Amino acid sequence: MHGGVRRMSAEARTDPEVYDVAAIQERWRPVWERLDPFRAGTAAPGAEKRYALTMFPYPSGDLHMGHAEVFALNDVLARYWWLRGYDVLNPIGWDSFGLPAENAAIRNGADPRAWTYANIETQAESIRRYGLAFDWSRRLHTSDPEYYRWTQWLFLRFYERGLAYRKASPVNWCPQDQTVLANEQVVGGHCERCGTAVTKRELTQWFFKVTDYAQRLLDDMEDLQGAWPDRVLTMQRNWIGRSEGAHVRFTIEGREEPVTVFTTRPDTLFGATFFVVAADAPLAAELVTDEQRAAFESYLEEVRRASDIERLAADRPKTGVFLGRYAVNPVTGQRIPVWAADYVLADYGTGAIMAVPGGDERDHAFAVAHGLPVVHTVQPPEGFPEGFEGPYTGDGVVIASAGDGIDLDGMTVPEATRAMIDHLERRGLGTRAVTYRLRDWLLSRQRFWGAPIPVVHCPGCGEVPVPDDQLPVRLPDLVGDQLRQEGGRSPLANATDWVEVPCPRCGGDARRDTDTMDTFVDSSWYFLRYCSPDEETRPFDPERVRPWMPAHSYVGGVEHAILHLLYSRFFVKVLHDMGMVEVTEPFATLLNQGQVINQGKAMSKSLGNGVDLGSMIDAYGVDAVRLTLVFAGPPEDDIDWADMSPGGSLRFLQRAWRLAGDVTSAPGTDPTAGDAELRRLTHRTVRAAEELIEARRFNVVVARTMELVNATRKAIDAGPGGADPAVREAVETVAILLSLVAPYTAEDMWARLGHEPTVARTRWPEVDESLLVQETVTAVVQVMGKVRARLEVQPDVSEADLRERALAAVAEHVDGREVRRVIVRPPSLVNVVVG
RNA sequence: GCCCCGAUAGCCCAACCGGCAGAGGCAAUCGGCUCAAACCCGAUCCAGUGUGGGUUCGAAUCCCACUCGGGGCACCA
Repeated sequence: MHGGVRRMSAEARTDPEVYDVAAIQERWRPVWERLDPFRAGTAAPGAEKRYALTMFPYPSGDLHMGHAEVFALNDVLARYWWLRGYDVLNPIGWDSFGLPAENAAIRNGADPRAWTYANIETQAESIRRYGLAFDWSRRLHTSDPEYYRWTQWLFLRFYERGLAYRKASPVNWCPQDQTVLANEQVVGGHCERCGTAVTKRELTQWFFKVTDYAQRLLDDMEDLQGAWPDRVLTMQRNWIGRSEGAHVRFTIEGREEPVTVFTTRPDTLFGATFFVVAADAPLAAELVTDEQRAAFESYLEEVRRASDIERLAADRPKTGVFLGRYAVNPVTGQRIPVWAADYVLADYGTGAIMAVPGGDERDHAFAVAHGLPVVHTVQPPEGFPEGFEGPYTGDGVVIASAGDGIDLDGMTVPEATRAMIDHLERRGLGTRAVTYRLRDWLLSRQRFWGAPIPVVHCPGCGEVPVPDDQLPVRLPDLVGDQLRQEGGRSPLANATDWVEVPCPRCGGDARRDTDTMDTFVDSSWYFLRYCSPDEETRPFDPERVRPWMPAHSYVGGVEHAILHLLYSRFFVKVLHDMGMVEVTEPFATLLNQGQVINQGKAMSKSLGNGVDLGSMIDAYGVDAVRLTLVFAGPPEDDIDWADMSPGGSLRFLQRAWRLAGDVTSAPGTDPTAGDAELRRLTHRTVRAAEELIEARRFNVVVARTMELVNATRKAIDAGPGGADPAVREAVETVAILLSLVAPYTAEDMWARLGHEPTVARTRWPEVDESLLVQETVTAVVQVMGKVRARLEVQPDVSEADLRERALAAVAEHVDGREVRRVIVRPPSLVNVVVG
């Protein structure tokens, strides 16, 4: 009923005119495995290099539709590049550390390794069957000691440079996964992995100092403009969140040291009528007076109880408590009250703000709630509306802002901002400043199945890095219940024999760090390892990395817009600074493929709308599934499988395949004497395919190939048929175009056309430019924009000629009316404007 | 609330720099093949481009507003 691959009868199997998908797949897979045609470095000497990279899979069971799409899209590019004569690196590996393996091991009383490597083998087999142009010789798994040894090595280099450090701070904790999380892994207050509401814990954890690179991460995005999807760049910019403004020092009564605040609006300093400290910052507890201490502490308790989800609700009331103390506004000299509140964040800026209720929504809401004075320092261009009491955050003329040695009145906001900063700097009251929203990357995890952090804690020497020659720090063999955590301790803490080691420095009793690294550390450098996967003395060989990096194309899901992609950019910049890579960006172009959904919704077990890749391949064959995914629409759009027709794809492949059986001329026949019209289409199609592939418009390439198939069929059924040498040229072209998407069918056609395997490493057809110009063009003649006549003209027809012929052709439509204007666009269009 | 992207035939999608709205596919209908059916082959049908305005000789394409859909950001001072 679904038009699948029919069960082959005995006759059909021997009938050369029956397109037998299963037999074709069985025929060519072993041949390709023998030929191994996609090893990097096998192109002609001196060939230009192209790195086609896909986000490597996590081995969570078998391949699914999403994998199938990414791989199919990437394969179009990789195969196209091979055919164009490039030397292509198209590697495959596995991101094989991570939580699911460990959870499964706990459930089944097993070893996470067993689960992981069994799944990898399952996926590897599926990928091989799927006919992808991977270079298998570079295969890697991040959970192999040979790989994570170098992850640890890189950690130590970061540590030496002060880019990996440990600090105590309130961190995100996922109660479900029993581990801390990076900010990037908390989405709307929920764990990015499992969706559980995240809580805060005060813990000592390892961080990478990604904030040191905030500005460079921002600046280098200029080079990615146009080559990466805008939305990814926007998300990264938002995430980094650069703010320009000033640091301003406020004297606090009864405190020696002034307290610095960050503000983007130093021009509004005259309107700063109170001062707010984050309730959970140490400063709040320090500043509170004895009379207010009880009130403060009960407020703090309340704040601590509130979850992140509650805190994130933008419209919740502005709570806070007066600390009993006063600060001094540095320009007005006025005493202003110091409050503690939870709308000020402890870990952004300095954890304290100057509050300007006249110019800031949040400060205004707080002032209203607590009866604090509001002063406006900016006059809206239209004046204040009748009875206006709210905050005004827009541009306008500065008012009420004159004082000792400074007068901003009458200036615009940008002018006043500059003048105020100059003033503050002159008086030593503040400085120009830039702040980022980006926080350091929390990289330690209280989980087992990851790369152990290669540090030993010694009572005498403190933190001691494991010497390079003792790497890798191998994971101990824990299984089943041994992997359970207790009270937030890493499972590695249970492995006493493993934990207790002599200090590498003093030889005394010491303990290993029991946390493992975030798996995003593993994936931040795997694309470099691919370039020299057999390297035994370092993570990669810079000389072998150089020709491939940056990766020309990176295909993967948008879910990594600010996780993997930001971290990898950071890693490459650090490695650049270490002199290990020349590039400063890892991925020259990025393609985010859409999701494969079903019936308008993401596929999921609970909805029961999953589509199984394996059974689709069983029913329609590899090529039809690949073709369906590529043809479905623009790569970045979602594909609703319910709208797709793999049966239609299969039918097309069969039509194409049959063409090969109808060609009767010998290989190498000169096509120049053949059907000129068909030849023109063939060459036009090749040129179009070149342009469309460069623009990543693979769906249109397929449509154009279908057009060529249809035309070739017609040519065979008419005229000299399969003996026409132009037909051979057309069918060979179809086979080559098809090899990008449907490699089995294409290979079989190629063999039927009398060629040796593999079509994938033949040459891309040379376009005969002379065939691209049309002999005649249809010119459209419009009268007042309506088509009234068509003319067959030479492509190089002159303007005057065309005009004359057009006017003659539409004379009856002009019918005595005055011709006011004639627009002539040779050779295709004339528009006559009449009065 | 703010920002970005999108809307073309019953459905998925094309349309270069503003120039004939249709390249391709699905579905539908009819016909051929067949004892019959499926498969296959051939043909036909189908929209004036989300809505309203504007610019232009001419708008799916450019501009403005709106509607709907998708995405991002949202106490970051």
